[in-house]
Amino acid sequence: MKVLRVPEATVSRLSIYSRFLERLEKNGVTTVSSNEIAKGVGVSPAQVRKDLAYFGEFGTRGVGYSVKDLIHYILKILGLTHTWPVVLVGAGNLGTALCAYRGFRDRGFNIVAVFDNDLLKIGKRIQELEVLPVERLPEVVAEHGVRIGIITVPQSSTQEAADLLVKSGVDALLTFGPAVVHVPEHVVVRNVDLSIKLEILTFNLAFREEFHPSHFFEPKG
Amino acid sequence: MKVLRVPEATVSRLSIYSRFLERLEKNGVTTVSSNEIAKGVGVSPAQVRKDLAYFGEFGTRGVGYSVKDLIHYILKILGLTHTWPVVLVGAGNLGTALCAYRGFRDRGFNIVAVFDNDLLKIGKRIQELEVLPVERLPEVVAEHGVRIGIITVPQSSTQEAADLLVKSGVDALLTFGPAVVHVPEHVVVRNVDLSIKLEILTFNLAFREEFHPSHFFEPKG
DNA sequence: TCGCATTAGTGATAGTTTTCTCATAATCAT
DNA sequence: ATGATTATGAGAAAACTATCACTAATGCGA
Repeated sequence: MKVLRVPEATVSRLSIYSRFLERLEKNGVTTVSSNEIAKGVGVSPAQVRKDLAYFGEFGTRGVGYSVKDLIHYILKILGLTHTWPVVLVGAGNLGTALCAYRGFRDRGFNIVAVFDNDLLKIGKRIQELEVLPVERLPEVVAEHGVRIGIITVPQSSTQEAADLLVKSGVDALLTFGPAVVHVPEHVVVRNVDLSIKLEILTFNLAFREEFHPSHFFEPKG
Repeated sequence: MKVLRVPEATVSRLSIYSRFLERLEKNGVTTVSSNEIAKGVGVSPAQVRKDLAYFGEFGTRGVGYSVKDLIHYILKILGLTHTWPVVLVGAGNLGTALCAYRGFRDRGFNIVAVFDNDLLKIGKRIQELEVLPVERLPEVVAEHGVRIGIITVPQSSTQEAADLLVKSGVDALLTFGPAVVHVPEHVVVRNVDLSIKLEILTFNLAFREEFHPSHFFEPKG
């Protein structure tokens, strides 16, 4: 049997589907069609079916999907059938904001500790957590079996934080900002870069107006 | 002449290239090859050249690119030759963190005002800004010629905030969280969903271990 | 000045992701 | 039961994106 690579876009959409479905379930909806999911989250119905088809057959022809079951299947696919302990490195503004972010807890992510190497921040309280010195990272990671680390330190320290997390046994990292981090093969890294997102906006604004395609793409010769 | 659509991934990479190049420039580097850029940001050299080729010819064969010139060209493409006034709606944890985020200012984004509809937050100071009631949004947008809005309100209020921003004349929105917003054709919207990013990590962790493909893809019948 | 090493630019190719189309299966009304 | 209707699942096609491989400049050293 051929093992299909699952596109990352599919994984992202599954996350979106599951949250849409949870809203439906809360409203008492028990059955849903790919068409309704598609409408609800802004993709095509075929896309919804294809995304699910990577993992099995979850629907009933002529009927649709059981909301409850589909939520369960997707959460299982995403590895969200249990909660995940998470550590956060970097107790600055962003780190503090993320600690307070309800969305994480709602999805089963449990921030168990926050670390920093700045003496001014160590000992400070964020939510119910005391900011710990990074030296204690290995110990906490081992104690809680933490596999996921969120890095919200300045760009220049990102690699250092990543190294420390990996050495402590963490094998999945979420980084912020433009830094490129190098990690061993077995470690998964994803990045959020807010400036990129804003620059996609300005590109679209600028492109539409200043560089009308018929000028901009004029071949040289 | 055929008008090429520029992949969004290309725009994202241009943003990354430009920041890498700015680091080089700071270190006194004057010339760079596609190979060196590729190494520096973790893509292929051909990718770098292709990305640039969407917009023109910026290099010299046998030599490479002038760091200074290439920075200038990319910033122009991204619409970053002038600063952009930005408004932020939602003075919660995330909004507060974004106000303090240096990365925005470094790239020419200037948060000119923060709004909220929560009386407990209105009047509060964030950085040098006083949180204003959303009623004043149209006025501020008009005054500063704001075209970009960042929405950091709870999911249930996202559409409302978007509507208000659009009605005030903003035509580019950055939203956070899972909400799907509906806007007129001419408005650009991009979204940052941090839960998705974490769930891509858990998918990878779970997938590798719990669902080995040879089990997971077993056909139903 | 000539030839060699280097590197951008580009058309062709390969690979990936999305969309399309239709056969299949289930429900419902008669 | 049976036919009409609905909606999934899946293979094919289309669209899109990335890589490859080659050509064309350019600089440098002999």
